[in-house]
Order: sequence, then C-alpha cells, then structure tokens
Amino acid sequence: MFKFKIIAECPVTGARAGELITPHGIIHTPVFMPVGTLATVKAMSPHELEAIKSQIILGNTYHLYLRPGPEIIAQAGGLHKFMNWEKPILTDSGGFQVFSLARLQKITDENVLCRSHIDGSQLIMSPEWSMYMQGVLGSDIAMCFDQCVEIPTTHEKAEEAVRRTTLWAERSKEYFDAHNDANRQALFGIVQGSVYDDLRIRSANEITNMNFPGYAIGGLSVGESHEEMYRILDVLKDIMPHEKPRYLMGVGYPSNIVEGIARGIDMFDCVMPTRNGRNGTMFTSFGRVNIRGQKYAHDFTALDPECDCYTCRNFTRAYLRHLAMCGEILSARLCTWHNLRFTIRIAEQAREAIIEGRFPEYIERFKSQFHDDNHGED
RNA sequence: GGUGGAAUGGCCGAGUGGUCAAUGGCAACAGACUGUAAAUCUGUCGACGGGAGUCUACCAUGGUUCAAAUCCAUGUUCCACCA
Repeated sequence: MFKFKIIAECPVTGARAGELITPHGIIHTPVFMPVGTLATVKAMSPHELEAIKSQIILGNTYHLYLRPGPEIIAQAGGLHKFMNWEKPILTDSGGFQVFSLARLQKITDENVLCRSHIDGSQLIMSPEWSMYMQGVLGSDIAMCFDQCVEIPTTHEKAEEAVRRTTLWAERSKEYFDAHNDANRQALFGIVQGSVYDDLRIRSANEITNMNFPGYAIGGLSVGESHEEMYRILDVLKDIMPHEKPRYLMGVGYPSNIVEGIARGIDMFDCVMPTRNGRNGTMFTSFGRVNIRGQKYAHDFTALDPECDCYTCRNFTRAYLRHLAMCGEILSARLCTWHNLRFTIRIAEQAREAIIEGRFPEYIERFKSQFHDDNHGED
C-alpha cells in the first residue's frame, strides 16, 4: 500500500520527480505539504486546499493529543474523517515540540516529561506514546519520535541528540511494527546531526540501516545559514537511499525549496506560507512583499501577475493591504490561499521541469527572478 | 439664566509644583516569522541634530514661583444637572 517510484531525474543536479503511493492516493513529488497542526490548515477549508492542489497535509501528534485527544479522534474514525480530508496526511511525531517547547520539559533517554502549553498539566512523551497516537490519527505517513536541537549548539549536544534519535527510532519502529497497521500507515525515519557533517553521516547511516520506507532530514531550518543548510543536504545526498523518498522537514522558504529539490529532496513542509500569510508577508515570483506596506495603498495590480490562484486572479494589492490593515478574516484567508498556492506551484513547476529535462534552466530562471531582498519590486 | 465639572501629543487617556518631550492603549510607519504555544511578536512614533544637545509643546491670555501640564485670575469651548 506504500510505494515510491522515481519517474524522472535531472542528470545535472540529481533532482527527482516521483510518485508516492499511499492508502489515500498518489502523491506527485517533489511536493510541498501545507501544515495543519490542529486538524486544520489555518484559514483554509479542505475544499479550498483541493482547489490549490494540495496533495497531502500535515497534522501534529502533540497538539492533537492535547486537543481534542485520542478518544475523540478514535471515535471520529481517525483524523481523515474527523477533519473531512480524504487525501493523504503525514503526522509529525511530537519530536519538534521537544524542541519548540523545550522550556516546559525534561528530556531523558527514557522519555520526555512535559507540561502542556495549554494548562500546564503534565504529560509524558515517548516513542511509544507517539506511535500510539499516530496510530489513532491514522495518518498515511507517521514520523519517528526524534530529538531536534537548536542551532547554534555544541558538537556534544548534537551528538547526544543523534544517539537519542537513533535509540528512539528503534523504539518507534518496534512499537509501530507491533501495534500499528502497516497497510494503512508508513513510518519514516529522521536524520539529525545539526550542522556537523560527521554527525549527519553517522545519523544517516544508523537510521537508514533500519530500513524505513522513507527518510526525513530534521533539525534544519532552525537558525543555520542557508549555506550551512545546503552543505548538509549535499553531504546527505549521497548517503540517503536513492530509491526512498526524502523529506526535508520544516522547509520552507521558496528558494530553500528549490535548492532542496536540486539536492534530491522530494518532500517539504513548512508553516511559513500560512503563518506569513496571516502576518501579511506574501511570496511572489519576484520576491517577498509585505502587503501592509504603505506603498501598496494605491497599487491596483495583482499581487503576483504570474500566479494562477484565486487571490491573484481576483483582487488587487490595494485591497489585500486594506484587508490586512483592518485585520479582516478574509485577509488571512486570501493571503494564506496565495502563499500556499505559490509554494505548492514551485514544487509543481520543478517537477514538470525535471520530467521535461529542463530543471537546470528552471532553477536559473527562479533564482534570477526571485530576489530575497527586493521585497517584490522588480 | 443658575450650579458643578472638563479642556494633555493623529485619537482615547494617565499625570495635580521640579526626576515630564510627558505612563498606557489605539492608529500609523518599518521589521521579523522555516517539522505552528503565532490572525503573533519586535522596533519607531513633537521638530532639528550623528551625538551631546537645542527648540516648540499639555485650550488662550495674564499672573504667582528659583521652577507650572500641574497653583491663581480672566476669557473661550464642551459636558452634566437645575430652572
């Protein structure tokens, strides 16, 4: 029920186009996966997610464990039914919350003692806990419970996280194999190692030896420079199994996605399109646009003339600015709509270019057009 | 007509003799955001100057005082109540 097939590859860069077969449908890669932490991609209905061609979305184990909790999800018949999303879902293990909620917890090899960020009550996170909850959620792809560390960090701390991540991957797999339904769900391993080449290599070897159906690169996009991120991806490119899907967790930024694809990454997820959309920072073919800027008050052009989304085809920058300035709900909706469609389209266009054998040209065009610093001024 | 109260920076609103260019909030302007504790957060916000600082400011005018947004007088406007 789970299979990955590479259908085209860029001979210059190694970028791949593939098909990931899951119980809820085929995913065409490279793919960008919108984040829907709490059983909703913020501001978007499932119907709208389909309209922007989302192939798969994320859910979060930790957040859904706290609210609404496993009983209600189970009673609903799983996460797909609960939120009425019939396409594939990937669930994060709660590993990232070990990182982002670090202040609220104590980490040992055994487990993570944590306080709920909602009411302060105690809970214990562990590989077994995560596999149980992801089983309840019934996601198509579950993730191993891992430990992500901040950057900068020491080699020593990064090494400890690598060791623990391997230990937890073994326990995740053991529990998963014994209790989860392999016909409905696949479990991916996660490589850690921060910005240290030796640790990345070690982690990749340890994790890939466990023979997961797919592998993720975690612990990036947490403070390192883009150059460091790309260097790590270059290091991992030749170590990670060629025939398995590769997922770069938490990325993200448009140019990071393109560069990631060029380094053999097949899957991405990130809150950036949704969160930045709600906060008024828009991505366009020419770079970033802070739609709240005064300079857009009288700008009656489309946000991104090259974009095919509902927002760009129907509304002006002046109107989007107005909605954003007023804090209107529609602002969050239209801005999220565009940012997600824009990001999804990057992966679509890259895929098309790979299949048609013109990926190097695609990436050159993207880089010459998308400028990080010009804020959308051409 | 009478009695009482109020007037503060774009707006609301603290501040009742020096430490006040004046707390807060809002608006505005700019920035941040990468496996979501985020429809959030940060900075700026009288003028000039790089800065030290200088100037103009708390309805108006006059006064008291070494010193006034703060006290007094008069005026103006607004509010409440009574006729």
